[in-house]
Amino acid sequence: MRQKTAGIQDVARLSGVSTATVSRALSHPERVAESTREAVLRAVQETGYVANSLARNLRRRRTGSILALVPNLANPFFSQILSGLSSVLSPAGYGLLIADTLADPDPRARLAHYFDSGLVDGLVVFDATLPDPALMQRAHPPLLMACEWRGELPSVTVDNAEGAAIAIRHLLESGHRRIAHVTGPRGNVLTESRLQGAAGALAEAGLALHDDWTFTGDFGIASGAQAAARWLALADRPTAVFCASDEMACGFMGALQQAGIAVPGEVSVIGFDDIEVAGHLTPALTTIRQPRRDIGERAAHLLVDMIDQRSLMGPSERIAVELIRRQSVKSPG
Amino acid sequence: MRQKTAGIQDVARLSGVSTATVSRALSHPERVAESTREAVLRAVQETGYVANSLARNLRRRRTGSILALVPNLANPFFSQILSGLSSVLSPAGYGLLIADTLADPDPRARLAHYFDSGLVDGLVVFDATLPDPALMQRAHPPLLMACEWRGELPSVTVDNAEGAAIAIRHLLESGHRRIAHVTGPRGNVLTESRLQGAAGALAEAGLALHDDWTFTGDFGIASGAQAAARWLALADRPTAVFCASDEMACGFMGALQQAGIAVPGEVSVIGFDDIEVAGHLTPALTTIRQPRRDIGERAAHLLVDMIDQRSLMGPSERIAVELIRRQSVKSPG
DNA sequence: CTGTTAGCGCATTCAG
DNA sequence: CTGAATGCGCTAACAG
Repeated sequence: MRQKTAGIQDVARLSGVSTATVSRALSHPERVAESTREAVLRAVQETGYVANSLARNLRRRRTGSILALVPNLANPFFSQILSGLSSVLSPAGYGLLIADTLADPDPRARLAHYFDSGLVDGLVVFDATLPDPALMQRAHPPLLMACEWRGELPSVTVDNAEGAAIAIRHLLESGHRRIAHVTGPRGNVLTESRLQGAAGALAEAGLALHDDWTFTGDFGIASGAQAAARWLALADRPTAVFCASDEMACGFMGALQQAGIAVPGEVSVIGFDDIEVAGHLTPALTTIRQPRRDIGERAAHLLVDMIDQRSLMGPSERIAVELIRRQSVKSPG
Repeated sequence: MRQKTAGIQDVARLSGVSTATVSRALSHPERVAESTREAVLRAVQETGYVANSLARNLRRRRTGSILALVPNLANPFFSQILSGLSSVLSPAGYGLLIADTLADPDPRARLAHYFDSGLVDGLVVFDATLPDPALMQRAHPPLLMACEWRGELPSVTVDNAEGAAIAIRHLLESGHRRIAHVTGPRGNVLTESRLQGAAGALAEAGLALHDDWTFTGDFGIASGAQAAARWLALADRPTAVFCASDEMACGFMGALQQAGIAVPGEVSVIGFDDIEVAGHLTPALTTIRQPRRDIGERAAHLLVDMIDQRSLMGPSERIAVELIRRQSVKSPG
C-alpha cells in the first residue's frame, strides 16, 4: 500500500552523483555545475523525492514551524488573525502550529515542553496570563506577544486605550452624557486598558465612569446578554453603552431587543473589534475596528525577523484602530 | 542569553548510567529498576532536560503532529471544530498544524509536500476539492475527510441532506408553500447535498424547487445579503427562505431588515449550522444545528485510530443534526 | 535490568 | 565543483 518514499540515496544513485551533491543541488543550486544540477533535478522528478523534513531539521537545528498559543481556540475572534499569520508564515517556509492555552490544565508544564523540546522556532502568544519564559530562566526560542502584552516582551498590539476613548468621544459627540461600559474580564490587560481609555475620555468631558454603570463581562456573547439584564434592572438607565467587544455588544443588543427596548431608539450601543457580523446586525453595529488580519501578518513578520536575527528581543508594534460609524448610535432623547 | 539546553548525555553522566537507560527510564519506566529510575528522574530535574523532539521523532519515525487542511482559515465556522480537534489531539500526544488550502496558489504541490516530507502523521482534510492522494499514487500518511467528503475516503460528516429536509419540513409544517433556497457555491458537496435534501422534502409535499427561487451564494455573509437583493427584486415573493448556512441567513435577514421587510412577519428564514451568534440575532435565528465541536473531536479520534493501526482505511462516521426552533420562522399571512 | 552498538535521513565540514 | 566522512540527539536491537 504505502510504498516507501525515495530517499536522497536513491536520487544520488539514479543521477550518478553523491548524496552530498544532491543535497547541494537542492539547497544551494548555485554551488553546483549546471549539468549536474539538471541531472539531479531529473532524478528528483523521476523518483518523486521530497526531503524528509525531520532529518533535515534535525541537521539544520530548526523545525520550520512556529506555534501560536491562543486562549480559547473556539473564539472566532482569532480566525482572521490565524489566517493572517498563516498567510505570511507559509511563504516564509514555516508551518503554523496552534495550541489552546485554556484547554490545558497545566500551562506552565506545557510551555516548558514547547520551549525546550526544540519543537518550534518561535512562538506567538495571545495570552498574557502565561508565565514569562524569561522569568522561567530557561532557554527558549524567540517569542512575540500579540493582542495582549506583558512586561517588556516584544509585541503587536492595538491601541486599546485610544480605541476606547474614540468610542466614548463618539458617544459624547452624539450628545450622550449617561454612558455605561461593559468590560472584559477584570484583570485582563485589554479590559483594563479599554477601561482606562474610556474613563479618560469621560474625564475630559467632566464625567466619570459610574460603578453602577460598569458591568463586568468576559468578551463573550452571553456575558453581553447578562449585562443587558443588569441594565434593564436599573432605575436610572444610561442612554448609551460602550461594550468592550462586539460579541458582548451583540449579546447586549439581542437581549435588549427581546425585552422590547429599541436600539438605538432608547439606548445607543457601540462595540469594539468590528467582527464580520457587526455590519449585518439590525441595527448595524457602530464599533471600533481592530484590523485582525493585519495583526496576524505583522506578528508573523516581526517574529520571522527575530528568528532570522537569532534574537529574543525585537521591536514592538502598535496598530491603529478606527471608528466605524453605522446605525447603533444616535442622539439621545 | 540562550543557554544551551541539556542533552541526554548530560543526564546520563549526572545519574551515572548510559544514555540508553535514560531514554528507557523516560519512555518505558517499567523496564527500569526503581532505584535507577529515581536517579535518572532526579538528574532530569536538575538539568531541566527535555528530550529534543526532532531527534526523537526522526528515530521513531513519527512526527507527533497532525495537519488540518481547511479552506479559508478566516472562516469562523472552523474555530469550534479546530478547538474540538485540539482538545483530543493534545492529550493524545499530537500537535495540531493548520494550513489554509485557499491561500495556496498550488494545492497539489503543497499537498505533495506534506505527504512525502514526513512532516505529519496524519491529515484531516476539510476541502473536497483537493486532489485525492490515493489517485496521486503516492505514499502518504492516514487521511480523514471532515465535513466535506470525497470518494471512498474515511470521513466524519453531518447528515446534510437530512438536515435540509428537516428545515424544509419545518417550513412546510408552519404552513409555507412558497419556499426559496439560498445555496452554497455550486459544485460543492455540501451545497449539492443540502439542495437535494431540500428538493426531496419539497417533492414529498408535491412541491418543487423553483429555479427563480434558488439563489446561489458562497456560505458567506455577503452572499446572503446579495440573495436578499434578488429576493426583493422578485415580483412574486416566496414566504420562506432556507439558507444553507447561518452566515448567509444572517446577511439575508440583515439586508431585508435594512429594506424595511419584517422577519418573520413578511418572510420566514431558516439557517444551517447554528453558529454562536444565531441565537442572539433579532429575530433569533431558527436553524439546523451542526455540532461542530463534536465533529472535531470525532475526527481526531478516528484519525488517531487509523494512525495507531497504521491503516489508510478506516470507518466513516455521520453525525446527526438537529432543528433548533427560535423566532425567525412563523406561519405565513 | 543495563550497556554497547547502530543507525533514523540528511547537511555540512574537509579534502581533493 | 565534487565526494567521503561525520555527526544532529535520540531510541531500538542485541547482548550481557
